[in-house]
Amino acid sequence: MQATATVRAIETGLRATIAIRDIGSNVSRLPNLCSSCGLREVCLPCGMRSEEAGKLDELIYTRVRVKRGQVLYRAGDAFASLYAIRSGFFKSVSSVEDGREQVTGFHMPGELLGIDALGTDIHTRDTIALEDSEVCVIPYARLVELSASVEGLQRQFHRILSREIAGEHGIMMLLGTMRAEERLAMFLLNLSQRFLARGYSATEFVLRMTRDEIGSYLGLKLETVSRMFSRFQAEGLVEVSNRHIRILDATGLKGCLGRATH
Amino acid sequence: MQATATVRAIETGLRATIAIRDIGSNVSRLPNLCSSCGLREVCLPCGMRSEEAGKLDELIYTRVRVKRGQVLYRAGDAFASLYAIRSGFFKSVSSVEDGREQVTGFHMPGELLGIDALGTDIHTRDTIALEDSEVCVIPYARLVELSASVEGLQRQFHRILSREIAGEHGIMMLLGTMRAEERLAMFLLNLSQRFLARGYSATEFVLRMTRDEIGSYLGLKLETVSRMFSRFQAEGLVEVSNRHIRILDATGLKGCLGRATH
DNA sequence: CGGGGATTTGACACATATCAAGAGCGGTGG
DNA sequence: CCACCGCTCTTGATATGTGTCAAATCCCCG
Repeated sequence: MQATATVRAIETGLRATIAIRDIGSNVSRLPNLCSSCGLREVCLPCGMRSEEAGKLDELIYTRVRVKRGQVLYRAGDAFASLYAIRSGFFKSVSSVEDGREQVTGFHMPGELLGIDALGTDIHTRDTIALEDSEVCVIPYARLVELSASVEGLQRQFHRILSREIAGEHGIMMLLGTMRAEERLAMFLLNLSQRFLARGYSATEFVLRMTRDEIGSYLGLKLETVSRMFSRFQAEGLVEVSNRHIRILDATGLKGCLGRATH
Repeated sequence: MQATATVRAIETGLRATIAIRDIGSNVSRLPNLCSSCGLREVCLPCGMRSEEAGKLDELIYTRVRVKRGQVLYRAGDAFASLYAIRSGFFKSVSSVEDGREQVTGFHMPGELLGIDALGTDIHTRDTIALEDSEVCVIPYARLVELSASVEGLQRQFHRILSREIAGEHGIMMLLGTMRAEERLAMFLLNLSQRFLARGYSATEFVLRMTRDEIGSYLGLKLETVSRMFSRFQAEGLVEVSNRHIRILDATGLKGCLGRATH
């Protein structure tokens, strides 16, 4: 099982980390410090000078492993910390009283989880690991404290909140005005771009979620998602093999956007 | 013209304000100070002790009048300030490259405009007055400064950002999973509740936007919006007379939500 | 009083949902 | 290693909600 192997690797990494700390090696090379984290450029320290980023190291006390299918937090849980995704993949699920639910986000390394709770002190959605994952726990109170002294932190935090708003915005646009074909094209292009920003391939990746989850996110039924994948494949835009996606013609995909009825 | 009359009243009020300041009267009674603003409870000072709220008075230098149809800021404009709505009504419009646009928000007094730009320094949507309005200009740099010293301000600001996120969330839910009837019911109930929070009637109000704008916001065509209004009226849930809305049966409206196919 | 945009309503088209059946794949246990 | 089981995915046939097109009416505003 591939996922298990991943966890083992992380566990090994962690043990190594602890060992290094114990023997007093150069702290700046520890992988669980913000200042040396590979995700620096997409996560909280982004845009900060390295001395400032170093101060963030005080922020992260704990890392938590979350196995596939496990809930990181649930709607209604008390809010105390934000979580920065260190590795893995998550989905957020909102629901309304009548029981209907919708996937409202997919989250990848470097992204911040828990932002929805800032206002209310109560989480508003369930957030669940789609594969074995690891998150850095960021105590919110501490983040607020540090914001006062670390130049650029508050700014970057606002940037992240705003990015969140902008992102949801794009989805509103998508849900409000786009046809099924366009929605799926946007979805793929968005994933592609986010993978690219994290140093992964932009043209070839594995979807961590089911067709049903994609459909829920895009406001479509899973059958429609499946049909659209088939159509894209028939048109030579992508190669789909189960959850393995290869983008063959990104330009063509972009061309789907804003195209009148097929 | 009613709108013009409103502006006149505001102009008069402003002149009065300036006069009072000039003669050194009790500053705390000036209507353009946060500490004495009638919207205190829904705007930035919400939840702050009055001494703290008083410090916000340093924040607002300027108020700007925006006439109906005028643009407060445009997508692409440089970002420098947030705007707190003092009176009036606004819509935000996002657009994608191909020219399609969607109304992504309606905004009423006490709400903050410009949040979308925090991350990028560039506004991402057009924000336009739906009636003659007035906004308090909040220089962002100053807000950041003050956040460091005024206890509770940063927290409240996060609360507002989060509320924004939560709101967009609800709309995603709406766009992603609801039928036309439910969308319009939610829309009306949401407006109703926001009016209530501001001291207006929850059951009787005037829509500031066209059917087309409502449709754009809800991901529906204007004809569909119109039909749903007619249906609600036929069912005795609301009384619709042009843009004048009277909610006759709020419980019935709520009952629309989560109801299976009509 | 006239004109133009907003709204309503009807007839029809179409995209997507729904229902249903079968195939593919991954994991499990013999 | 193979057979089986369950879940995910694909594909087809049909139903339906909403969009599209069109025309008439209404209302505000000049």
